[in-house]
Amino acid sequence: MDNTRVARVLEAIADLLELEDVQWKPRAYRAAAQSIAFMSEDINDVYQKGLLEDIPHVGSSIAKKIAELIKTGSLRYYERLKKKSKVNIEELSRIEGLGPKTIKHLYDALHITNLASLKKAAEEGKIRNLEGMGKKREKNLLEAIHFAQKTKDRHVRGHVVRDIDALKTHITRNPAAGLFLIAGSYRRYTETIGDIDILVTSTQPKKLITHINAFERIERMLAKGSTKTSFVLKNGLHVDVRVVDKNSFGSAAQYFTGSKYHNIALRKIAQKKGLKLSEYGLFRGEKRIAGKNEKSVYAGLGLQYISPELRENQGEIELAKNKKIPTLVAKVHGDVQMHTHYSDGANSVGEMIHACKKMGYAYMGISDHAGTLKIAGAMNKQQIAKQRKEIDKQDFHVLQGAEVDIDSKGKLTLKNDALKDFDYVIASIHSGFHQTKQQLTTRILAAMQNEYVRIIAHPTGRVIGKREGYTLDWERVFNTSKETNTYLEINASPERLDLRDEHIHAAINAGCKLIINTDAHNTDSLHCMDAGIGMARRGYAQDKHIINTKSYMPFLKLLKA
DNA sequence: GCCGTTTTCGGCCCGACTGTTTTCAGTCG
Ligand SMILES: Nc1nc2c(ncn2[C@H]2C[C@H](O)[C@@H](COP(=O)(O)OP(=O)(O)OP(=O)(O)O)O2)c(=O)[nH]1
Ligand SMILES: [Mg+2]
Ligand SMILES: [Mg+2]
Ligand SMILES: [Zn+2]
Repeated sequence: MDNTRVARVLEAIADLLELEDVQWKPRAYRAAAQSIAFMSEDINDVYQKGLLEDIPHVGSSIAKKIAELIKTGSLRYYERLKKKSKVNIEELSRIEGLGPKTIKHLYDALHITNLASLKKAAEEGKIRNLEGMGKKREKNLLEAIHFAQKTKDRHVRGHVVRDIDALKTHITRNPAAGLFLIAGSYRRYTETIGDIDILVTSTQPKKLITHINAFERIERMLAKGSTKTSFVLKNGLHVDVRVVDKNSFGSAAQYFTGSKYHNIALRKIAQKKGLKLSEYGLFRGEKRIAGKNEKSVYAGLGLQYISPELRENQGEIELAKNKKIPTLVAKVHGDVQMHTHYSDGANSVGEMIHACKKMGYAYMGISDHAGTLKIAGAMNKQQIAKQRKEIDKQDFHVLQGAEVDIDSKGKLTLKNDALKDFDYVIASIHSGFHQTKQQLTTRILAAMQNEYVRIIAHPTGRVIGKREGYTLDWERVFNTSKETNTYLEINASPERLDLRDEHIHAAINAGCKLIINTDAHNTDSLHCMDAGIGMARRGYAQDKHIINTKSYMPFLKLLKA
């Protein structure tokens, strides 16, 4: 019973109660579910320690239910509710514009319980006759059912860069467009995003929105008004655009960046101070006392500024009250995991060096695959020597590293007498993901014990949306990392982002130092460093925790330590 | 159902857009 499963049950209870028209309880269950889904502690540990009621929005009643769920694997209260209702709420509420009230109405009037029966009723024209419904409503439902089947729910953050560029170019081309900001979860650097949220300022919002809605990649409109417009692009990506006056830019940015629960928490603070916070500003009565920029909004609430990456209502507001938010890592001076023609990279050594110089780095490291034939294009002895010569004649701090596979027994696939010729060795797991936590941990520890291994790449092996990362015995991993001065990597490539935020947070709390690398297989991918830094910031990492924030000599000293 | 140095009872974020209404409920961000 992990956090996700507990949260799902609480969410499902909220859905069922909502359908029964129960007041307020659904909100309570949802808030508790939210806390549990996002907290970094394991719910089982919290239960063992008897601290369930310390979780925000978990009181005695919900705590009892969680305890039962953990102890017995099921929950009688939930089963009872489920038995009473025949409606597949999860399926139906995925339909755009279909919420609890309508679902209940449809069930009461037409016994609609799932997508199939909804579709049938709509096609037979039965829905238009219901009270409060009409022809348009029925048509919209049919359309929403049609599109629900083909739209993806979330996108890997790094995969929408081109769409964002195109949207920005289109929107800012219009003279009515002022300040432009990508807000929402994208700005918070979450690994996946549900949609793209864009904030633009304008003195002529209607004119600007007309222009925005003429974007050629739009497939269909979802809503349009005088302050916002929403649509779906031909590739299935949802876009929400909000237009406000520039005097509200800060408060609108705060609102539209979220997260939702962070917003609600801030608005409660405002209430307590006798103020009101909305996207239009922070108000005392009719008077706007902040809103032009985000800093003024936080200051007006008596809070230290909170970076977007931390705005998840996971303790950051409490820290900000006490001015305890640290200065987060913002920039690195080098990148030492990347691949070239020597293994499976798409660019030459020279091209990668040129690109790293353009990134503004002071140093870099090339880490082509070496040591095993299992990974495509691993270098042999001659190639390693040839690459060394090529690297050594450069007028730039270029290190020669290697990425070496850890085999299923924990042995490196290259011998020490070959490893010793590299400036540093990166070890990583590319197979045997299904071993036990113990076995996987042992493999990682064994690699860290090797004197030439300086970095463990993508430590959990996850591939976002495709493969869950494996779990490790983190305490032992962190301890060995410290003992051997082996750095755990924050791999910045879009599908990995591994270590992820909660592991980063745990690692730095344990006293580990980390390194952010892109694992670029071409020059373009070097730019995903930004996302790696974003993930590090989500994990509260500061400069002192990230070794490649150092200039060359101190970095080298740490790498060789 | 949860929560609280102005409350242990009575609140629970605040606003835009849509479709169906002749004044607003539902859904969404
Ligand atoms: N105050 C308030 N703000 C909300 C609410 N729902 C959404 N927002 C704000 C905060 C969100 O970050 C922002 C954009 O909404 P989205 O639904 O796109 O969520 P977000 O981008 O955070 O996550 P996503 O990856 O899109 O699922 O709008 C709400 O119920 N109340
Ligand atoms: Mg969003
Ligand atoms: Mg959105
Ligand atoms: Zn590779």
